[in-house]
Amino acid sequence: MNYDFKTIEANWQKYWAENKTFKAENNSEKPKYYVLDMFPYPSGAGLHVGHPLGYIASDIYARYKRHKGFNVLHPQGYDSFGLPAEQYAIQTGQHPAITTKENIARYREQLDKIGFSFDWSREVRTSDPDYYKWTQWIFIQLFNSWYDILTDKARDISDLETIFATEGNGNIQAVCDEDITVFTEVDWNRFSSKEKQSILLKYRLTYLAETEVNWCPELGTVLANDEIVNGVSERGGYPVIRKKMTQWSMRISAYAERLLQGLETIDWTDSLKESQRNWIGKSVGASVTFNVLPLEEDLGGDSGLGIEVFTTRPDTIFGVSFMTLAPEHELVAKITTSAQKEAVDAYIEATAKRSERERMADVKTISGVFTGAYAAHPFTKEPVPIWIGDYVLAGYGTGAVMAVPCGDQRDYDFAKHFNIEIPNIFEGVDISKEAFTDKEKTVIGNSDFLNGLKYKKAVKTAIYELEKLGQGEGKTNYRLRDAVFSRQRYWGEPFPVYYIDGMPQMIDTSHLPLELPEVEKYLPTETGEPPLGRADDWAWDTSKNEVVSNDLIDHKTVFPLELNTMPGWAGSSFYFNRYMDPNNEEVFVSKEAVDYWQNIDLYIGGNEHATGHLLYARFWQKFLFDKEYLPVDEFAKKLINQGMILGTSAIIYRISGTNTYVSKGLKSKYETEDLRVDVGLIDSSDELNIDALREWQPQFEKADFELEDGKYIVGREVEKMSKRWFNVVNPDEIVEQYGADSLRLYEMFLGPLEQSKPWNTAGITGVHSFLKKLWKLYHNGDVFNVTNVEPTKDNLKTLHKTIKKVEEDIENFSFNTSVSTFMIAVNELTAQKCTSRAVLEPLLVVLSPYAPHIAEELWSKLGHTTSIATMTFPEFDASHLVESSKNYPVSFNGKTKFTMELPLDMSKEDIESAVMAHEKTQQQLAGRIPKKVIVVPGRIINIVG
RNA sequence: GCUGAAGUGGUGGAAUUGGUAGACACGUUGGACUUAAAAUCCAAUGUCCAUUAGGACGUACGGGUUCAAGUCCCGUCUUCAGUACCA
Repeated sequence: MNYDFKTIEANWQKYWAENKTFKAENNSEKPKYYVLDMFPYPSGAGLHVGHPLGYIASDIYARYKRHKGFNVLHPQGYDSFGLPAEQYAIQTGQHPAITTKENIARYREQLDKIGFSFDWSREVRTSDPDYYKWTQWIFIQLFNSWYDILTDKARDISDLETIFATEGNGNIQAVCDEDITVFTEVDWNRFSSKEKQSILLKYRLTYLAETEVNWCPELGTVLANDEIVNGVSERGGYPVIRKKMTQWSMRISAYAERLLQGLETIDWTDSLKESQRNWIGKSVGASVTFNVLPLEEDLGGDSGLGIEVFTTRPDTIFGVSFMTLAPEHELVAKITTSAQKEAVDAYIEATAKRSERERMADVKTISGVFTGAYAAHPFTKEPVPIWIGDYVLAGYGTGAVMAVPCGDQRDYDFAKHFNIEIPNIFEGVDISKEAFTDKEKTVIGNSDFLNGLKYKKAVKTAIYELEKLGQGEGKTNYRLRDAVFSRQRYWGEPFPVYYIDGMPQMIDTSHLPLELPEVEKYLPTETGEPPLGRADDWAWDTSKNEVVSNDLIDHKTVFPLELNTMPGWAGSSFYFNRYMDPNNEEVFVSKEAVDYWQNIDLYIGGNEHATGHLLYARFWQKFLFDKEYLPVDEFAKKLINQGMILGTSAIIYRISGTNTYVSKGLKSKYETEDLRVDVGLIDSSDELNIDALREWQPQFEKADFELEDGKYIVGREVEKMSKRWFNVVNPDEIVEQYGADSLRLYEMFLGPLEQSKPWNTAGITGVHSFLKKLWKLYHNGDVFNVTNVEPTKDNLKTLHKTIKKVEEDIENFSFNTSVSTFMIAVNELTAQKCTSRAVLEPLLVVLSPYAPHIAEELWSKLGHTTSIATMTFPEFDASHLVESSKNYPVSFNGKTKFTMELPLDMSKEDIESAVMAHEKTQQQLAGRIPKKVIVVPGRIINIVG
């Protein structure tokens, strides 16, 4: 009987599903272990062989942990809100919910064929109202919270109202909008309801504000910073411009420091942590206020205006010879002199015209204009000229810098370009060529009270003196911006928000979910409103607490609902908690469930989410921790980024202007264009099947081909798997031809998990024939052939070598080398003619995480009636590997000449005399007397002659 | 520029963390079986010299430490990924 993987795999997949083999219980005597994959967006294209890579790795680990006695939670679901379904809806009119449902069905079918041990009873879908009810619920919690700097956590907004009513906001230290004015409790109690709401909104963790956003006209929506790559949209590559809009934002900046500190406590890769650190962008320094001198002549007085700058080098304050403001800075208009006004306005206009992208691309051109105004140096009181320049970014720090040309290269270049003086405030340093930026070697000079001080001491002293003057203080600045949370799209979570008199009101949580309304078209309205503006029934009746027709809005209890929807990352920022308790209707996760499961022990996914999903999810986790819904403030203890599996595209070469295609080796003779063709048309030796190509696309039907050696050889290019390159390999085809176990083993065998690597279907025959060999070893013709004979020493050595290696490999996530270990084991056992049950049983348990179907099949043939998945991983017994002797290399003058076998327990002296007496040693020495014999115990023998 | 990762046969990749480099697999070549193909099995396969025995060289490049270096140290080059007028 041959290895009939199709029947075997279908049977066992059915068995697992029917017996709920992998259903996890929320209570168990066993220790818990939570293994999670980043859930997929179910796209219309289905899975390609790259997608399951991480799932297979996590599945192996989950199955292994079950063998090791853990209660394993290994769920799966779908991140099912998203742009592609909406764009498909715009084109075809088909409701995105239908598209999404179909795509999910297709994904599920593909996933099921690979034999994953997911607990599907816990599946979640972010577009399911029962799920997004909780997304909306968390949004409301954020709305009802503010960030208290003193206790360093989120608190109820009602606490804040109490404080305002009893003492005003003078003593509050909160993360809030910068334009907050101070008021007393008397003021507060006098404010109208609308004024109060407007003030509270500036403190809330999610707030409505007019912000400059990244507007993508092609997509008709705003984008978050992490959705923009190189100045164009991540999806589609469309241009992005800056635009002011009223939007919901998330006050993630409140958590900047904790998000940074938390990285120390989690086992994520260094590169990923580094990405997050860069994104948070902490820099420590000082804020300094420069008082603007009155316009025009009289330099003695004070204009009443102050320019606040942020600097990481307050120690260099005596080196300031000018200041630079971003062209967008709000003070520019106020301080510019009439003489300079024309030049300044022209400059501002010119910079505004340049897109963000142009500005980024062009970093070498130095440009700027003098405003005509001066500010007083805080210590010397000398006038400092104020310039504007586009090398200063409005979005970072205060949008203004104190320029120290001797200590900063950009300031230096600017000063050189405009002939501004460059005072030197460093001891023993030449600054005639470039700025001096080495903090460690800094010794300050020419700087009054800072003279002779080194960097650290000088920074402290400068800040101390600034504070004394009341013109500055130590300050930490973060690059992390609040995240814009509104999207002008249909296929996303609706905000549970309606508006009374322009002020946002939350729908009571008992009336969630607020479900998406039906619309005729999924495009923005003619007046530029988001697609929800097309809904007829999109108003909230506060007396009935339900959605009603827009026509009723004039009634006293009916108000318009929010038209925006939430961004893609909303639903994915807490789904890992929802899996713990997916059907709970009272709360997004019960206390009991989350106290038991805590957080993810192992999270596997791509690193494209480094500064998106993985940062936002940490933010929500910390917020929900503050509100005491969760017991831990990091959601994933360990994270692994699996590499991408790349496609190998096939390229044919068309002679320009003709319909003739020339084989790769001959293309240099012609002017050619590259065309990608379906990889299915190519055989393993890169030869093109011309007949199949003619049928593939009509343009090739009448094409001519210039062959080499009678063959058409294609070019190869390794690139991302994508439909448009025709290089997609479908896992279904692989499973059909070789089986799921072969696919699983091969995906692991391709190389280290974290590395990107190209797919090459030809290589799968190696692992496939391993499975066939394994099958053959225990079958004699049609008869299952296992004996009860005692295993030999060699059998046990092979077995225990395998147990040890595979166990180590899984713990270290080097799944690729385990596959080799299995192959070696089967080859050895075949050579040993070992059919012993005592060897096969433990071997199958070791193999089962990798190739579960064949393991189950052989396991049941051994007479077992329970699944192998419940078996305990075999104990490694080192005694089977101990050898009594070992081959030692013997070297002469450092060069290895031969090896000799010696017992392991021999003493140094005995080894020495045995080596000296050895025949080959005698030959090598040929009568000479060696100077020295070096014996490193257990290692090597070196004879120095 | 900065940060992170990495350079090993024709290819993917191993190497017990300083101890016989190239495991395992693909590919290639030769052979067996077959009318033939597929499948399967066997053998060879880092480079060079040698009929053989055997020898020399060899982990991007140049140095160094060590009895011993793919692995550690110094310098150089290259590739990939992320990020950037961040004050």
